[in-house]
Amino acid sequence: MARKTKSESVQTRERILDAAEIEMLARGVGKASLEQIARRAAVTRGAIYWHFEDKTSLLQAMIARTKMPMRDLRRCIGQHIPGAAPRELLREMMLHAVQRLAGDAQHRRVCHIVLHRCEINDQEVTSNRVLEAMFDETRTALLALCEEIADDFPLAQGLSPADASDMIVAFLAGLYECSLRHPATYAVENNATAKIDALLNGLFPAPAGTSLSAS
Amino acid sequence: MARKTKSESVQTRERILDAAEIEMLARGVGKASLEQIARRAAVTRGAIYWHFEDKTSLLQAMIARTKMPMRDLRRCIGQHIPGAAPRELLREMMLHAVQRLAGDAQHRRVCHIVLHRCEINDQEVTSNRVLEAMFDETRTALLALCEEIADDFPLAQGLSPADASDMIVAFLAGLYECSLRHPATYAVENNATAKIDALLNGLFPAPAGTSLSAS
DNA sequence: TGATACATACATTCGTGTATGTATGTAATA
DNA sequence: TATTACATACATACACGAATGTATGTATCA
Repeated sequence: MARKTKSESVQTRERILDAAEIEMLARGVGKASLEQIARRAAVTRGAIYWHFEDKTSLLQAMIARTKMPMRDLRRCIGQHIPGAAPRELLREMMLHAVQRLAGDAQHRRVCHIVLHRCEINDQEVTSNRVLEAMFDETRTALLALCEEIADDFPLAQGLSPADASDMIVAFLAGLYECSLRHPATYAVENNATAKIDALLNGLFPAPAGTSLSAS
Repeated sequence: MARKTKSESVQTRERILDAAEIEMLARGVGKASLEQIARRAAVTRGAIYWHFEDKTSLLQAMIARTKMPMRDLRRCIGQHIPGAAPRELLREMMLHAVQRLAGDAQHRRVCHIVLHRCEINDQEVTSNRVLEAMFDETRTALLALCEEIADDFPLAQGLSPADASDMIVAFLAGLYECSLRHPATYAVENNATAKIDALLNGLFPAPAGTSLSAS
């Protein structure tokens, strides 16, 4: 009805973003109308157009509110376990990604929207840029790690460090796919450490008799 | 402008489906208008509404035209290599999936549309059903194979056959993700056999000194 | 000659964007 | 301290295009 105080308007903005998450998740970005988002946030479209330029920038803001997977993960983990060997670092990163995917509901929602509720127009877009950047960052970070690991451990026969990091990228991408698309039947966090260790042992096979998974 | 012969009308139908593939891939299912699809197929919307009920059934027909990944793969491979050990069968299936993903352009287009150019409305839908069925079939087939393999080979420490098949599902799903989303930088077929062997060796580690990858 | 394989034309819906109205918070002024 | 003036935070109303679905026309095949 009228002018609100600053903190109230911030709350309104947040409510709009929350509502956008829910509506876009349920109906898809394209079919979720601003009217429905507004109604869920208990405002009118006027409020949305006050806080955001259009639907695209609303989506952008929604994405920006959550940290995307693997972003800054290496630095975080590195600070958390200073001096850790690269193989341990990689293991921790993967474990961390799985845990966040399993536990953080908002992260799940936003990733689900960006990955599966958003028709991408090759040239256009927001979420496409986000995905590209995410993919590239993840890949270069993992490649660097794999190269470091390869200094200490032999790679599986016929694999280059790039191959190894590509496999890890695919595995993680697949975990997101399966866990988000089929949450009822596919539980990522099930036995996560054993799975990750199995993959890493396949990529960097331990010399006979050595056990790395129990480190 | 007028009545065509039966075979001509079949050709028209195919042209419409081809056009739909291209337009939906480029703009997304939602933003690809029937007008644009018609124009690309050199017909009018009237022709589309003659052959299909609406856009949804057009999409359905498009999907039905192509074989989806992993479908019937076990039977095919089984016939191809009769009496093959389950581990070899699994290897062949994965290899086959990668090759099709790398080589079959129409398969790539349709999968790309279903996976990434289609906003899914949880209840609704066509492509969602297709995906669910695909996922379930793939999972049960792979689980059965992994259980058979586990009779012959020890599983990695702490892994159940279900864990192993879940990892394979995730890996394959991730390959589709990466290869379709980032075709310019991510080449699935690169070193495919070495990658698959590395994963399988991680899941079913060979006793020390044994080399399975060279079988 | 009737059914087929479309083209054409029209009505209707839906969502967006924008322009405008309006009541309140807030800072400056006196 | 009360008042003024302006910016803020929305709500309301309208204009517009785009896409869908349907009804109807029409030429040709069988």
